[in-house]
Amino acid sequence: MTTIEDVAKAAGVSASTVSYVLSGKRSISAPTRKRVEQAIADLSYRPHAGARALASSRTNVIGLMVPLRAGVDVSVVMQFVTGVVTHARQADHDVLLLTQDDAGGLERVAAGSMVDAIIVMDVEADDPRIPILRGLRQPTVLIGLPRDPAGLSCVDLDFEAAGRLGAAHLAGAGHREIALLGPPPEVMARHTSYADRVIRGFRHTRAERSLAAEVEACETTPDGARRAVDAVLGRAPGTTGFLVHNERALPHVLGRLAERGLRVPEDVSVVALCPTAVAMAQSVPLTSIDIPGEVIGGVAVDMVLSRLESKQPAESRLLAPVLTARD
Amino acid sequence: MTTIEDVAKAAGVSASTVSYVLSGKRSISAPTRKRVEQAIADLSYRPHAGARALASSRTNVIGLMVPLRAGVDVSVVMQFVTGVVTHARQADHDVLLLTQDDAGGLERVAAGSMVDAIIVMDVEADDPRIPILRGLRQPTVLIGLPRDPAGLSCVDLDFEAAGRLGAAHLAGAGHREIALLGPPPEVMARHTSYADRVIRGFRHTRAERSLAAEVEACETTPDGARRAVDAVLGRAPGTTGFLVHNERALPHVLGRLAERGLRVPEDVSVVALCPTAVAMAQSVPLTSIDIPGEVIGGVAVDMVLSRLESKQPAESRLLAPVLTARD
DNA sequence: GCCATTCGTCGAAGCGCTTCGACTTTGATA
DNA sequence: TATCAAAGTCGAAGCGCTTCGACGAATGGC
Repeated sequence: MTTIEDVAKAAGVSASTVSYVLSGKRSISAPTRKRVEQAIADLSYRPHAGARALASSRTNVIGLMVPLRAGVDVSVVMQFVTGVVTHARQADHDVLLLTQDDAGGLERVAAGSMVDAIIVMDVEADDPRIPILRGLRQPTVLIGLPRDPAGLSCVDLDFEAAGRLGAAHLAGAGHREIALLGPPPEVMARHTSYADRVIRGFRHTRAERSLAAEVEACETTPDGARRAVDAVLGRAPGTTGFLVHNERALPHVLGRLAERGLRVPEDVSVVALCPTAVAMAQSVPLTSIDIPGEVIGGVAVDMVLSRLESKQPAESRLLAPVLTARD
Repeated sequence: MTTIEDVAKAAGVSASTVSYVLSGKRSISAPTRKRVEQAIADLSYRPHAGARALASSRTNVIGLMVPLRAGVDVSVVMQFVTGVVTHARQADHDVLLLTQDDAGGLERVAAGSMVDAIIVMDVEADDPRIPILRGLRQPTVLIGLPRDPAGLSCVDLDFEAAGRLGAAHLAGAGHREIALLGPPPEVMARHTSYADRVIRGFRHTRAERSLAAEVEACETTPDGARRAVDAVLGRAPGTTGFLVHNERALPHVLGRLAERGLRVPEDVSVVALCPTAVAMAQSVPLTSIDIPGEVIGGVAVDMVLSRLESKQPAESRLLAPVLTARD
């Protein structure tokens, strides 16, 4: 292993000088810097991450807690992850992967100084991890919005606005009876923050515009989608507008509607709340409200790093939803 | 931050004794051990990962390079990741996430001693990362099979056998004209290891049983699936058996077949090569050859860690494919 | 009853890096 | 020309942990 000492020797300077060349924290004359950089290149030197972390109390690693669990749409998750990783790399950080069911992982990596900061996805309204996060010395950003975000930074799509937007779009297109097909029952039961918020927004617009509007959970299987569609049309046969917040059930919902002789967009309108790519890949390109996973992931990184730099107070950011008409 | 010294003081022993309690590398009397453990609990002490890495040259972190790129089935990827992470945690290791397009990442985390070992997914036949991997001092496991695996450990489903198995199953069901619908063109063009191997196996059985058999890449969009199905049936109208190795195109392939008036399983047979859950979630539960992502990910961890422990030589493991009949 | 082991513990060295004075040199200012 | 500040570099002190060698005490064999 080549060490900073080897580099120093090769460049004819002291180790601290090499360190300052690397960090730029003190000015170094041009010729010296050149020699050091040359030596670094020649020896293909890489600072030892552990030694660096020990001496500087900075690891340049961000912990990311990802839901690898039932009912979560993997492609949405992947988008978030992609956004986080690419942004983190741009800021010269790496990403340590934690899983949702490894609750102790937060404490472990934080107290063990493995990470400088933590990003948590898929937050529930009263998430049990929140007290833990409050106790850590590392800054934290939640993707999602807990009931009480005090002291914690949060970022997410404004799902409540998305619920309103979806309902309003359907109402604006003349539909008086509409329905929200949501995530699978287990996600709803957890009170996953985004699920609840969409419903709230949807109901808000229902009241405001005095629409008839059903809300139904929806499993991701063909059968589950069938049941959900049938349930809604059983209770409210006149339903002609659907807001579907369930990426994986989407094709099956469309399939069931077709089976029942309902054509999209002639007989019923469907608005999808999902990544644009998913809406485009359906049998009919659907009008959709995008879930911009990569963007949100990137923002989360920016927020958490800026909090690291400058001890800024926690803040919440909700991204405005954007609806793109397609059918 | 509480340090090992604090613990030592609280327990009335020296720091080294605490270290030995933690690592078990020397025998410690029961009473002393109890006192130390009590002190650790009281102070909720966590060893500093960086310090530990520096002193022991072990990070207890595994690097995992994941494809976050076009054409890869996210749910399959997620399964691998889940397998790797859960297995790693069981062995008291964490996982650092690297992305495919961050080729320098391998060198960076390895030379910087951020990881003890590396697992690489989605390997191509002549993967440009392979020379890099050979140069690292950390053990490596590839998920996938490069053309020349010498010196590198590999693990994967035996996709060649899966190609044979799929073709043989269709032939056994009486189909004389069959087709393989593969991954998207960009994946085929990369010569991603699994894509090539399925084709090889498929062609092998075609020759062996003198079947008529088409091979066609398939995009994951509805349109792409339509084109692929039409292309096959254009060239070989008598085709009655399909092996589909493309999870995301699967629903659209079925859709297109239905559009053309071909019923599954009455008129044509479809065998899917994908995770079981995906095959079950189609409009008709499909006969399938499972891609056991979690298992493979777990095996990869076992292999890489056992190589860490005991400097064993590299080995390759191919898991036998299992076909489950459904329609 | 003596020597050789084994057991349990400690002290100290060192892992590779950052960072804080402090020192020397140079250039500008009065 | 004398004085001071700034620029550039170095040495040394840690950061918190592991691990090696050493040492006293307890154990066993003869």
